[in-house]
Amino acid sequence: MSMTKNSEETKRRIIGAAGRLFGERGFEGVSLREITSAAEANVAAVNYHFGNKEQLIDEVIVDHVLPVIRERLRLLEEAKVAAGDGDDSVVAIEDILNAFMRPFLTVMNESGVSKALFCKLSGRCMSDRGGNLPEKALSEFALMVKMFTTELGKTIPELSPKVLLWRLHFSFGVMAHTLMYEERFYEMTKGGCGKPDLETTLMRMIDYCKGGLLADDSGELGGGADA
Amino acid sequence: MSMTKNSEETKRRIIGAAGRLFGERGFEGVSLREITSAAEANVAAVNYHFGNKEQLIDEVIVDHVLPVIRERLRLLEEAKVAAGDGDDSVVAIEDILNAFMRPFLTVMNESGVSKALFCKLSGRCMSDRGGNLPEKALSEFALMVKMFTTELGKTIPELSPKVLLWRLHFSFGVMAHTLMYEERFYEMTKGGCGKPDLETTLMRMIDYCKGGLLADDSGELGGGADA
DNA sequence: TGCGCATTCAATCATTTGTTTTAATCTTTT
DNA sequence: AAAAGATTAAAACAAATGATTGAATGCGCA
Repeated sequence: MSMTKNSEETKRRIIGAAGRLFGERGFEGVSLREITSAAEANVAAVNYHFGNKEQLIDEVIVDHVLPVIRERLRLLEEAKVAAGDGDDSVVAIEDILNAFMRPFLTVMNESGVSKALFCKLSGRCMSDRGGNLPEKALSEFALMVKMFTTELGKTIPELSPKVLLWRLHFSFGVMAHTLMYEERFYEMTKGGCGKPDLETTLMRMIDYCKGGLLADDSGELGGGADA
Repeated sequence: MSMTKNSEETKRRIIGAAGRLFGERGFEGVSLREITSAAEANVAAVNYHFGNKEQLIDEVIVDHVLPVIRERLRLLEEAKVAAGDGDDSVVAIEDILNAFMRPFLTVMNESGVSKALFCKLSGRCMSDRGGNLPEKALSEFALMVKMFTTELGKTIPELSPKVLLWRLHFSFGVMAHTLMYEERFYEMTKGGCGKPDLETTLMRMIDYCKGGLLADDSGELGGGADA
């Protein structure tokens, strides 16, 4: 239980290799032997350090998702401060979206996992596990959603909470899908989308999502069916 | 080779069961035995009718994706006709988006696969296979993209082709992500998003994507970095 | 009816999977 | 340095996987 220095390092080597491979081929598509082989560790190390594969997956997810969530909250707080500390101060929608989306870029660069793979891993986390995050990350995720909806609600007060929630959901989809199929999109359009540049992509996503969030709500006008 | 009536039926039974299970747990997560068991067929039937698992996956994907693509093109053509047959006639952006997104609903109801599962399957097709469609569906998919970008280009001429491509990509993300995590979203928001109703969801997606497609392009104004 | 073919079935194959065990090695502590 | 504990390593485990075989069954057609 006391964890030697070396122990912690192989643990991180395994998490690293696992993240890389999971991102490439999904959780079910990668065997423990591939992971430990890539991590230059023994097969039994997974069982020793994590218990079993499922728990390894959990740790990999948490390890990659938590920093993103926290960076999001940090940037949002930063934007709130910059917008003024009054209770009626409003953060610009671009800044909210930036806080929401940029962490995928910045945190990526810090982590050992390459940019593209990090994105794929996040996508995998959604698809392979039906969007279920490990308990450990779930509470922080829920908090983050609440913070962003609250802030967006202040910025776009004319939007009903329900629609706001949906549009945040949509924005999440824009980001997830875009990052996940970055290269695929480039190939499929035969380069017609331009050289993939994350900063430019981020700007385009923010433009788009801003338009989407601010769009007219045809449901609210035509006499909504639901109370 | 001549295919008795019964043969074709078990083939379809297998495709059906496979689609259901793949949608639930992914391509790698479902064994042939589970599939054939659910389809009330023999394990060897997969090899006999499809060759191997990979080819079964391909057929399942094609079987589920092609109808959607074709329905999209049909609706787009319908909208073009309704908008007038002149060369300078323009289809409303809502109609283009409707043609793009509605097929996921209508075709779903026809297919044996339930709504939710159909969505998941489409998502799986993207994630488990990195967005790679079988060759058979790829050409039709490319054609569809071209048709929609062309039509969108006429509707929003002020948008550069590159940005247009990106925003269509984003819209795809909105749809894919939304359909994929339909129930998950409902649970996670503790019902705060309202009872899931596909028609309402479709309307909300169209509203959002319309806003996104029509949004200001901050890149084009501030002196774009790329030619 | 009976022949020929397409289709199903049960049984088996070699691999691969996640996991466990037991011994060896390294680290820390006394 | 020696004992104790933590970490690695090699080997083996049962179970499950995709694939294949050869016999049985069903079907259409002469």
